Amino acid sequence: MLPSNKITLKKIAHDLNMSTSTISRALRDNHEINAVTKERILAYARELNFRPDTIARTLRNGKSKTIGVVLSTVENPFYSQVINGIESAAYQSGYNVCITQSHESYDLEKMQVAHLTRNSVDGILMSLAAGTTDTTYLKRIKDAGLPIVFFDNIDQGIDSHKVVADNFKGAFEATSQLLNSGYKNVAFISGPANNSITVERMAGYLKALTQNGIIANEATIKYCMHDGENDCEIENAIDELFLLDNRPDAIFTATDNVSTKVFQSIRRREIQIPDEVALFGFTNSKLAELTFPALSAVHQPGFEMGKKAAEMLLDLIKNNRSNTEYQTVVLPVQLFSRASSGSITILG
Amino acid sequence: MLPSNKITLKKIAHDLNMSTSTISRALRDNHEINAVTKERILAYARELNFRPDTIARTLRNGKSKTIGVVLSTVENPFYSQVINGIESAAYQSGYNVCITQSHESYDLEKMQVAHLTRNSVDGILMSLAAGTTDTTYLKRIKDAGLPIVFFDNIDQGIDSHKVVADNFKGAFEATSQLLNSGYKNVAFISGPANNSITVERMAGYLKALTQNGIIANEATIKYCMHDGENDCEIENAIDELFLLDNRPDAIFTATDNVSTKVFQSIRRREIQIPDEVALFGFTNSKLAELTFPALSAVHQPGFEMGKKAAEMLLDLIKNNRSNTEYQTVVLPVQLFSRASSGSITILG
DNA sequence: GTGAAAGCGCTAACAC
DNA sequence: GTGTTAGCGCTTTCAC
Repeated sequence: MLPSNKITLKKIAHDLNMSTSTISRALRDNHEINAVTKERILAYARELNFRPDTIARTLRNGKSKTIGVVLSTVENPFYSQVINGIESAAYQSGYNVCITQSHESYDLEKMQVAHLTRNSVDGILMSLAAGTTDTTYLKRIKDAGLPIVFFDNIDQGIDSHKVVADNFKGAFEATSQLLNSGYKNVAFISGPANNSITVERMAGYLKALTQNGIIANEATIKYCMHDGENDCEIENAIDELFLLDNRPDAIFTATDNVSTKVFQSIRRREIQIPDEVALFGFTNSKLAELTFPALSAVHQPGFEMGKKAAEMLLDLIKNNRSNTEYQTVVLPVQLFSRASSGSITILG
Repeated sequence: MLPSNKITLKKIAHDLNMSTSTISRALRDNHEINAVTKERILAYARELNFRPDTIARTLRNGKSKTIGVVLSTVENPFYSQVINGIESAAYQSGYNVCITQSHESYDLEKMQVAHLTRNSVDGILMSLAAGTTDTTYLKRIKDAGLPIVFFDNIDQGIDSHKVVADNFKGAFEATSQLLNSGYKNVAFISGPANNSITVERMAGYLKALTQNGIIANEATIKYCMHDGENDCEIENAIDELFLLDNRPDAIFTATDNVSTKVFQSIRRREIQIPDEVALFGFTNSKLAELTFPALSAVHQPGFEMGKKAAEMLLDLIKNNRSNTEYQTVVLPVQLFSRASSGSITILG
């Protein structure tokens, strides 16, 4: 017997007086092997609790059975729900998941993608960082043959599978509800101007205004280039809105992070919600219904988005499709109208 | 020139008419190499945008420069903060981070650890799943030479570095505040009975009772074996508490998940907080101050815990210490006394 | 049905 | 200072 500190095919082969290729065949359910031999090998491998080395296998096969995920931050409850969806689909297919964060930074995002590719992931799921405008580096990687599926904050320039929420409808309905409740001057605070998410939600917002015979006012539209993570983005936006002659009586906040931050800030300023200003946002936080006042929000199907995106990626990986018709899946959102937008709170 | 679809040392060596070892040396800043040759190689490598294959390097070196993390779920804000701390320390040392979730299940946890070891991580950071009681499998892995640092929910049985919050003090102070506010009958709801976290927080709770001349009542102590994630754990616990002859007038909830869930349930039942029952919990959610009523809570230093644990792990990895004196670091917690425990809410 | 041998991309003795 | 060689653990021709 060879020393037992590291169990390898070689050791098993030596102990059993066979060749490594036979052992390899037995363990991978290869058909060209004697049933008795196979049983003997499997029994011994089980006894030693042998687990084939993934790294060696990856190097040899060129496939790691791992998919990489790049998103802004797991601290955002929406994304942590997405992760659970991704895992559920991946594990079912015997794939591993490696989660990385871009913290809304282009440089970090690029670094994470580089890490993932160098670690031979079989495909990448990603939601772009707020700070990302140039995606040529992704296009290059995709063209080199690595499947990429985009979700949430997607890139319009790259042709690939995409999964998004119905951002337009969510924003349209939320804004419409504010207007229907009697608010006249609905402001808009969102993430970066160029993001797909912002663009779509903005369109929904504008449509609702138009449909109510309101002409959009540039001054009541605010963007946060760092999705509200930068020092004074939120504070400045609110300050500016409240200094307007025609001060807004409602705000539609278009991202999860911006929604919580704006809510926090307004509460800190001891401005009455919804009497002085009504709020309707986007959030997946389970605490939204427990805040004071309960926060009206558009809820995105996080789990489903992750699951669907992972399924599409796995399909690309397994079937090695290069010239597929790529599709964009749009998932429905749910509206929760609560006290912060002037509605009556109904818990549960 | 060799075909350019895959850039390897071999290709560079061929193109430059050198040996792969020379290329390897140049790229790894080896000293035994001619400065001019080195520059030529680096220039060409840069031109091709060459990135050495991590998998091959890992197989060869036996080190992946990656640390694995196992925790219950990133959906818990405390853990997502821990992750950010881990990343900050790891990136600084040029290490990658691979995050996995156990969802409080022993089997999943074991599977994740197996995945990580087979993928040759250089060390593991872990907080035990609620469902884990037998840690012999971890002991085996650690004894085989893989460094493991425990954080948050730790294992008393394995000798290794550990990082925890001051659970005893947090629980003691929280319970004391409830008692000082005039509540007479403070109940306790926590995660699984055997968890290190529960044990310590329970001890703090009991100490506070004793110090106030109160004898603990078994009937007002509830455990949730799945940390509140299982169907009716929370509902049953609350039902039982409220059916007692001597109904509690306050509840100390001892984990992040249990705290939010209990709060949610009490609000749904339309029981007045704190008038009918006061609440004091453990949570890292940033929305705690915005709930109604604002939720009194013990806040753990998530970022610091992750950072410290990662630093200790990296120290074990880099210095290859096998016979170190292992230490347990206890980090201070912060108390936020708010309206749910009968205090006045102060925002900000 | 089984074994021998080559090689995935890289590093590290060891020669020269 | 540079090249040759072996080998990390695995899979896969290709013989037999």
